Amino acid sequence: MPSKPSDVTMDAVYTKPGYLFRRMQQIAVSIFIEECREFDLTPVQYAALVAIRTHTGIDATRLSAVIAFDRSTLGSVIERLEAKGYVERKPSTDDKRVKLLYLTKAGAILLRNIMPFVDRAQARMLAPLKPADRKTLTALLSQLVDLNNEVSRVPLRAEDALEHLGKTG
Amino acid sequence: MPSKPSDVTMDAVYTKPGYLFRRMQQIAVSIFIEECREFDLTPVQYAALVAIRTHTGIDATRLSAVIAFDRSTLGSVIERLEAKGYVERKPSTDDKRVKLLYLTKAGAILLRNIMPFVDRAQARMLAPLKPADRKTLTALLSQLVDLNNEVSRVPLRAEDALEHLGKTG
DNA sequence: TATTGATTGACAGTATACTGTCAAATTGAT
DNA sequence: ATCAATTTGACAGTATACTGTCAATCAATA
Repeated sequence: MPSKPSDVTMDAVYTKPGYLFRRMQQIAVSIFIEECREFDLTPVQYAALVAIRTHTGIDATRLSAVIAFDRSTLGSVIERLEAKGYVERKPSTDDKRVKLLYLTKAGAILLRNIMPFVDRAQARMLAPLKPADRKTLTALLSQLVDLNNEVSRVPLRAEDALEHLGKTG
Repeated sequence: MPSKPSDVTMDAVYTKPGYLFRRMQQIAVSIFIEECREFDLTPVQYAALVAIRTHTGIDATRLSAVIAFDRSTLGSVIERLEAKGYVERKPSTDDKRVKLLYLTKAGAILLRNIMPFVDRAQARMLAPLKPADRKTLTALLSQLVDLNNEVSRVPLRAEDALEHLGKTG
């Protein structure tokens, strides 16, 4: 085996965090879909449902801040959840531009039922690591995501969600 | 501040690895695009270019295995790289189904020029962490991606790329 | 009150990322 | 040599994810 000049290896990709993040995201989604197959729900749809349950009567813009999810895409996600009967969109009386989001009974039931499957999926993602390493990785990732929050187009603004509580639907 | 029942928090999302992976991928892409703005190249396009340089004359299927990238999507990625003049697709004489991939001169130059910007992007992703933590995170992620390799639809098969060397273009 | 500026949801456009299908071509077994 | 199974690239369809634009609406202010 001849030795290779640096030009001929893939190190410029494989060892880099960007590649590892993309790969891990790919794997995480794959595991989620597999474990939750019978529910036909994507990770993002799941996150949206949890957020709508947590913040009943939230509007789409605030929801996008709460799950750090692009507003342009969120519309179609909500559409799909509405089509499946898990979410209702009601116009606000306060602000005619706004449509407020509510979980339907079916949505609430689905969320309760899917929880254990989601938990199993989350566990599987980290399963290959030793328990101590799982904690370390999760802690470091949490830090990193938090410290890099402002970088992405849609920074997480968890506190935004509380505002809607002061207003009438 | 009243205490909340577990139903009313977002813990079912925020603290979970799946959410952290998605968020981190989002941030990583954002940083990459920003740092490499003047080159108009996406992370995946970059990875494809590096792989084609590393494995001159590789075909699309093997390329997808080398960067763990879905074959269905790879077609359009290559199309865009071809349109930009960074890649050439030549039919194989051995196998009439196959189209072999080559970096153009412009592609090689681009790759050389973009390298420092990619490095800066990669560094920025981990910058908020202490140096020791960066190493720890990268090491754990590498392990996890490797150990979960088979889970995703397109497992990384770095060794696949070597096969084309034994054949004539 | 009239106007300016900001917000909201919708949309068009591009780029991943996956599932599944298909025809053409190749390979392997008989 | 022929037929079956596989491989390859292409495509259709769905679902994120981003940039940018737009009209309707609302809020702030002159």
